Amino acid sequence: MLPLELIRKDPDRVRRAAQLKGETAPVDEILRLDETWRGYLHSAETIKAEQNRLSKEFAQNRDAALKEKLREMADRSKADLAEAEAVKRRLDDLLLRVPNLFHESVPVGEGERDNVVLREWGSKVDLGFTPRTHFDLGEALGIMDFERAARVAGSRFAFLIGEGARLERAVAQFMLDVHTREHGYTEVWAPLLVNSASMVGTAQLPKFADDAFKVDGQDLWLIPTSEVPLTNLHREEIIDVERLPLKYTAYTPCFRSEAGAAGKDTRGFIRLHQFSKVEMVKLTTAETSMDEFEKLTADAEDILQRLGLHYQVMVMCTGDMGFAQYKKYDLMAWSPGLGRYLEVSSCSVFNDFQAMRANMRYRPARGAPPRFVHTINGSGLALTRTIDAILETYQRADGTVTVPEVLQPYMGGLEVIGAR
RNA sequence: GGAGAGGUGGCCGAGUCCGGUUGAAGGCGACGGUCUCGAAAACCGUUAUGGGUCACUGGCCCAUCGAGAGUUCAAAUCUCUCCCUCUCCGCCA
Repeated sequence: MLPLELIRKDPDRVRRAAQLKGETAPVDEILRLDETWRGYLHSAETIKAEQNRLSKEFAQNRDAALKEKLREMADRSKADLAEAEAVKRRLDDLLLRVPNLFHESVPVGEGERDNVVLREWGSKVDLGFTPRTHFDLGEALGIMDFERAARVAGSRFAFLIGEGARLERAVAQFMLDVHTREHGYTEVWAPLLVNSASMVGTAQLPKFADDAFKVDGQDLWLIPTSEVPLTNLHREEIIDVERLPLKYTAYTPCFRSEAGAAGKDTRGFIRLHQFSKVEMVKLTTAETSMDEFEKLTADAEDILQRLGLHYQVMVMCTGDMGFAQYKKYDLMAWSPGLGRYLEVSSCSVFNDFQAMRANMRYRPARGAPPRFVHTINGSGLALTRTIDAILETYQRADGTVTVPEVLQPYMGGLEVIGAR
């Protein structure tokens, strides 16, 4: 969230940023509630101070008249405090609904078409035959099954079978090994169900409750991304500055309701209720966050390069970057069969927006007051779509698929999927 | 799931029965100082967070002893609900 102080001092800036993001910020109501809240709080505190003083006096000398006066003061301070708290609750809820500001380098735009290609690696492969989609390939090879998944779970689910399942495991292993051994991330095995406070911490709540699955009757949500447990790992903590930047990675399934995505990507292994992802999360100081954001993006790109997948790095424009992000890059891998780029990674920097919600701070120096950490995260990468790009890029005319060299050791030396 | 014991400041740990200058003893750690060529030891001092306010490199006020609610003039201390941790039993991957 944004500091109340900022909204008070520069409401126009907050309003303008929200508007350019295609969001709304309840700035006026916040300012009004803020004033009301302060009024009640000030009144309550003034009474309470006097009440505390007289109460000590009463402890010495139990005077009946004084007791009566104290009783009356207690009623008044309690009433004011109750008002203050009620207003504060509404205020806090509204504050959680104010979108983040954005970095000056973010292009202003309304939607997808205003995103900007920042750089590109490799080029579209020329296979020399008409490429097939990953789902055609996958079903023909017997390594993907959507029909049975629909029967077992429903639409937007999938089975990976045999070499398909093994490929998924291989890709995950490969990514984790690169991030932990070469990029300096610490591997984490995390809860896949988290409480509401954590969902608020990373800003899935309160605004985007419909996008996630909730456990019936319990304060538990299926994680839409391991960003949630990883970023919240240090919630409510004051972290030693020497430990920063903290770099975590995790391989987990992710669950999304895909509400509002009806009709989009209904075919294939692209937009599922459950998909898996290797996630990277960094907690940094304010000074280093933009730099660490670029490095994290490079870490994700490294995976694509080693897999030999052509991709573009796009800067998301204001209208397409999201509620909580300060700046966001999407990594788009080329899928020859689908004939389009697939988003295989989304890397974002949040500044202190998430850290304020999760109350996650660090002390810049001994004795100095604590400051909120800056949070960064990115997929490194989304497994499902990376597999799509691999299958479509490395497919051969006979419908089999070459296993990229870096993955072969993870596939027990297998060189071709579907070979007989 | 059953029975029991607990959750106090950066950490350890008193205080809770019998409510009242206890935001909280003591110890450890850390930081500053004295001493020293330097260091150690010893000694002295400082050492939570959030908010408000002022005559603002400091003072004053409010809140916070797992969370919430209640009793009371007054709650770390009493009551209730919830969460978490530990021990034993049961069950289970």
